[in-house]
Amino acid sequence: MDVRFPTDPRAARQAQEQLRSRVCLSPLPGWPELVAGLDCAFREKGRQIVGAAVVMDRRTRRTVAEKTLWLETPFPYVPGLLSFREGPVLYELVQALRPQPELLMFDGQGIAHPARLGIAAHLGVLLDIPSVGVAKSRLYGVAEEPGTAAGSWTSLHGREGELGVLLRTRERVRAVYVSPGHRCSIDDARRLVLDWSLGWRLPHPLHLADRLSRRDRTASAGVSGKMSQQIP
DNA sequence: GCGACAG
DNA sequence: ATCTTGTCGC
Ligand SMILES: [Mg+2]
Repeated sequence: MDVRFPTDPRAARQAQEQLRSRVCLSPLPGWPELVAGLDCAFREKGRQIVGAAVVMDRRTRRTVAEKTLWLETPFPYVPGLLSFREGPVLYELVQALRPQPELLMFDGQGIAHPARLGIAAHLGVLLDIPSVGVAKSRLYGVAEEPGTAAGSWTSLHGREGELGVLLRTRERVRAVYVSPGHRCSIDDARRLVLDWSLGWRLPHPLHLADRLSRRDRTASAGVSGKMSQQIP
């Protein structure tokens, strides 16, 4: 399939308007057995980007696949257009993943976005895989501060309605912004993230993808386009 | 016009 | 995101 990511802000915003109608918030088809965490890191003053994917099994809680991919950074960081910067490398990465995950977790917003198309919603639609966005800070929408207990949450909403939740994944950590990406409801997104929150502020697959991307940034003498994979 | 502003 | 050591608090 010929998926194109615009290289300029103008075209990017037009693409968002074109894609937003394809986002679906139906409940998850089933509780996902294989969940992937996706994140990125940079080097060379941001000129190169590395995407990292960690696939985990819900039953064993073990990592079943890891993969990284380097590319030339295609887009600058512009609030609201993050998916055009980190999306291209993560899109390629997910397509090359084996086994294919049943759900994708992104380090960023899902529909809690001015165009309802944060990176989780955008990539979820392009790949047609259920997805969830988990952001460490707010981009769009408002929410009250949740209680201090792990699992406490409050509703995140915009003028158009409910967008997600502000969730306290653990005690004594700052709450995270959870919103569905594609083919997932707000309730399922919250339950999914909490179910994978054990030990860290971010759900395990995302925590590991974050570590993997930064590790590769230093360790790899990676040439752009190089892909690596290990199966622990 | 003035702030806000995922990573 | 990245630049970067020690330091404050438990
Ligand atoms: Mg990140």
